[in-house]
Amino acid sequence: MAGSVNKVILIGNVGADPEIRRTQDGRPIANLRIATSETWRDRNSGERREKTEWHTVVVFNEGLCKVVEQYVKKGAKLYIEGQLQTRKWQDQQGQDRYSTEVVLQGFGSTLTMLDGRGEGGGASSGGGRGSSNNDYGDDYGAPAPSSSPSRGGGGGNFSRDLDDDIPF
Amino acid sequence: MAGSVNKVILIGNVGADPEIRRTQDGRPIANLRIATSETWRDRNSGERREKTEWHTVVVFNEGLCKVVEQYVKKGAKLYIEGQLQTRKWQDQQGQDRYSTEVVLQGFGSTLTMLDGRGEGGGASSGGGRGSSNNDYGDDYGAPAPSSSPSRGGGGGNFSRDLDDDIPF
Amino acid sequence: MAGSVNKVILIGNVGADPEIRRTQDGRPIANLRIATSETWRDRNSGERREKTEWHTVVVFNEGLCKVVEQYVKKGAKLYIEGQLQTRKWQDQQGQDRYSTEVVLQGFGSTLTMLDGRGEGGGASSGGGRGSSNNDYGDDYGAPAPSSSPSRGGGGGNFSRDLDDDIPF
Amino acid sequence: MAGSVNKVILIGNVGADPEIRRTQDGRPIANLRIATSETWRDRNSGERREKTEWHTVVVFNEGLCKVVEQYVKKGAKLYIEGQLQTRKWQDQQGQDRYSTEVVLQGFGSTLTMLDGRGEGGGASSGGGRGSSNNDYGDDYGAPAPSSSPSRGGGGGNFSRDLDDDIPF
DNA sequence: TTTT
DNA sequence: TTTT
Repeated sequence: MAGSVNKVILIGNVGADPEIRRTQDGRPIANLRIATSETWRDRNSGERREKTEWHTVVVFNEGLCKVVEQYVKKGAKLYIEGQLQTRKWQDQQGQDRYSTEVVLQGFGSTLTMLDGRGEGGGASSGGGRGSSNNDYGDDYGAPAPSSSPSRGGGGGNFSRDLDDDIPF
Repeated sequence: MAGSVNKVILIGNVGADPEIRRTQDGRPIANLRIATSETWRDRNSGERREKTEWHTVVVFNEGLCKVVEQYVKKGAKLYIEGQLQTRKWQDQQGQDRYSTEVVLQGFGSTLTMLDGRGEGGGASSGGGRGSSNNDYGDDYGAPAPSSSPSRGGGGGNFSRDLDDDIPF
Repeated sequence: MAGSVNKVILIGNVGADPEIRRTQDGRPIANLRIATSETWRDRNSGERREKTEWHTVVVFNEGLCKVVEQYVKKGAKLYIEGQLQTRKWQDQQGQDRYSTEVVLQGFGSTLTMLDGRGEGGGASSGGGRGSSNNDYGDDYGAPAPSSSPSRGGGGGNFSRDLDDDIPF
Repeated sequence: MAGSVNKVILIGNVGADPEIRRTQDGRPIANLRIATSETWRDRNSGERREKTEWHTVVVFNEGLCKVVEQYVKKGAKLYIEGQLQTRKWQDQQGQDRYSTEVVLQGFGSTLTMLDGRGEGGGASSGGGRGSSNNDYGDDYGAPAPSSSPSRGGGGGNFSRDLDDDIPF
């Protein structure tokens, strides 16, 4: 279906140190639990109330997984941009069950640390090596030129070069 | 600054057929004008009112430019995801002027056609070849199911080369 | 927790005519199923492939429910902005089950029709009466120009009453 | 135009203490300068590079202005959700000039503090009194019930009450 | 300059 | 169960 968008944006805190698993062929997958919450004052009692929502975030991306592994700890505040995905599985009784997760996998998925812990700063799944919308990974060799778009693991440049002289 | 986000999401109609320019080294740049509008009923008179906002969108990405060139015409309804950028220029009197544009260049930038015209359907700046948030590039493997996540390798160029001098 | 964000943005098609239920005290709740999908060309076979994701959207808002009731039909293309919520329930075996839904309830929730069917055009949960991000409620004054900002007064109910017991 | 969206999401730091002006009839308007930036490592030199983008944010909303006035200081990290607006003005030579700003005014506009300074936590422009997606203002009396949607300055409840018994 |  |  052309013309569809599936985007989740979360800012919240990580509930526990992330789990990093590996697939059989060695690729990492990180699982995070992120809490968002809303607070308000009760209309009648005047008491402060809060509701917390927990989100399961699954990171299928080597670069982002590295950032998660190195920098994301319990309590970290993150900005997450991913997609909603519901997967079907079977419980021990053989019944169909569904789990909905926020998946960071494709283009446009991003994970940024908002509390300054770690040096990673941010990362997106664009390059497979922790390149970021905001902060290219330290192991980021070079943005891919337009003319060589698909080097394995290539990243990209995200903004015009300030030092270029670009009259327009 | 780690931990920053600069994102613009627009759904609107294209005001005129796009202009496609080329840099000296041949890379395309597309310019679009997109209208968004709000309507409301006047509180006093009860009349229906409307306010239209016009946005300048600049596409620095070969893949997205191809989509624009082939499919985007005056009147098309688009979903756009880009970044805010303000550039400084000088008018004929030599005075500093500033123009703010929605730039589709970096990671996470997307352009999707919402009215079914053209076959392009959608595209994002991830792959430099019209690959899409919704339409993976030709050399891009399948999206990973939850149980077999995508290889990290798929990168791509996202835009202009940081090191180039690009007069246009 | 101050400083959290929980936002889902979807553009997709409605899979079936919406169901509208009512709470005991008469407030409507609309349920929608919305499909988003991604297409790509298989890296090896070159075949076009597609993956569709289905989302359950729950509208707790009188104004938005009216729009849904009047205008949203099977096949409609919608822009949805809401929140992720997971609720716990018990199956017939008494086991805990969880369902994650995109809830349109609070501030910032929006539903806009993208295919021009119906006159409703758009709506947000801001005003409780089908007012919109793009379409101010009837008792809502004009959007303020930059030089004459809007009165602060315009509020509204955004959803279900916190203090109510709402079985449904 | 039905079906349009105009949304800007920024996470960045405030460049200077905000300016709060007042209209002739006493309503506040806050002006903020917010920096977002991207960093990357230069492909050739390997040097770390950074590009900062400055955004002008204008808050037309009493509740949000109060939050800005009380809590937002130079250096604060904010999450902002607003709209792009370009306004026309004339310079001293009588020439037309245009300025594009991120305006927080209508439903869906939000401002949330991300660095924990201040108690305000967050605020959105929904209620005119600093109600928030995440953190209702302290002077927030009560969420508006669905049955009285438009009390002056009324806000809303943003989530289901945790303590309600809501089987569904 | 779009669209409804 | 949608859509292209």
